[in-house]
Amino acid sequence: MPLPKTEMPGRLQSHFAGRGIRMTQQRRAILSVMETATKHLDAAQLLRKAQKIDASVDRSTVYRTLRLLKRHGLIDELDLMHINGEGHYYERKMNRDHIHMACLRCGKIMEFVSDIFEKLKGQVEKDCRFRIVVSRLEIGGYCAACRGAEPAQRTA
Amino acid sequence: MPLPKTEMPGRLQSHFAGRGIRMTQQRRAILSVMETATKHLDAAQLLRKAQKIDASVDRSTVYRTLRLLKRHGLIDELDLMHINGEGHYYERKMNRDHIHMACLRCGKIMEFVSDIFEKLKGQVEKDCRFRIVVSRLEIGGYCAACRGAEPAQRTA
DNA sequence: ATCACGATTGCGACTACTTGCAACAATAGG
DNA sequence: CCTATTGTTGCAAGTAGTCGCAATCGTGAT
Repeated sequence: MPLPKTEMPGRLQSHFAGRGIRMTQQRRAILSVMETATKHLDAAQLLRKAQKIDASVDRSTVYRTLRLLKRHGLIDELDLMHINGEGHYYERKMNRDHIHMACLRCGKIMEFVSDIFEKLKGQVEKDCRFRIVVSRLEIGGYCAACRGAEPAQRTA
Repeated sequence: MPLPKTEMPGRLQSHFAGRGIRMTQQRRAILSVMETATKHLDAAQLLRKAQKIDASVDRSTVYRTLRLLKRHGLIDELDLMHINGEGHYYERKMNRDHIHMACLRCGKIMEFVSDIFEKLKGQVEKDCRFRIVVSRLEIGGYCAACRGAEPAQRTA
């Protein structure tokens, strides 16, 4: 027996109810891709995967939905220090925020969770009376394996 | 008596000597704009100002120079949480890194300096054996004046 | 089940940024 | 000062992301 299409809300989908945010075919497709993704996706990949579920999904709907999710603090947007061009990557927000580190030489991406980061956010909320919805800390530099060799990258 | 054009190096310009990085007309123009800027500039503004000094400066040279400066840790790139579209802003790296906070409702940008941030970077360098060149912490949320009113922004 | 309202969509045109390439120019060496 | 080397540039075409608008579709009330 096929499930009605409002089933399987997932965290992202259930967040929308009761805020005047409508659940459309297209959003359902996009959200379910986000919810099942296991790695950082860029907008083009997300579009392709969503179109496999609902072929009518348009590029601009993907971008609009991403903006919506960002503003509600449900996903994080990363640019990984623009190591591979200008694109952005997206990931579902997990319980614990993590820092992203990108090696400027080998391109490796590392993640790191830190209590000090949580403490820092607490300080901002308190000292600046600022209510944090999204935060992102990205670091570029040289990983343990690439230190010493340093530049080695094209200069232009 | 007019100064020879290699004069007035500024911090940015002097950094380049002896690393195989050439000091061209165009770079001189771009760097001097960066060095004298007093606020966050976007790439288009930087291009316009640089062209007033050297009309031959091309858009792509501006972007290439910005990438170069980023990779050497001499400037910071901000997107201010993409509050005003997709553009990026640039600022000369100062002694002390600062956090940028963007209000999702009124668009105000605030800056904040924190010892805890310095401590966090120290932790990353030590625990991850990662040599930091650039780091950027941007926070989106609601400023003191806009808390309570919260969403109020277009949902789409 | 139907309706009305307004949120959401696809489209096409637009802005932001990047890249490959042939021409050019900054530097080191003679 | 001249030359060779090689980093750098402008151009034009490409990719990433945005926006205004008319048409469409969810949703809550009937």
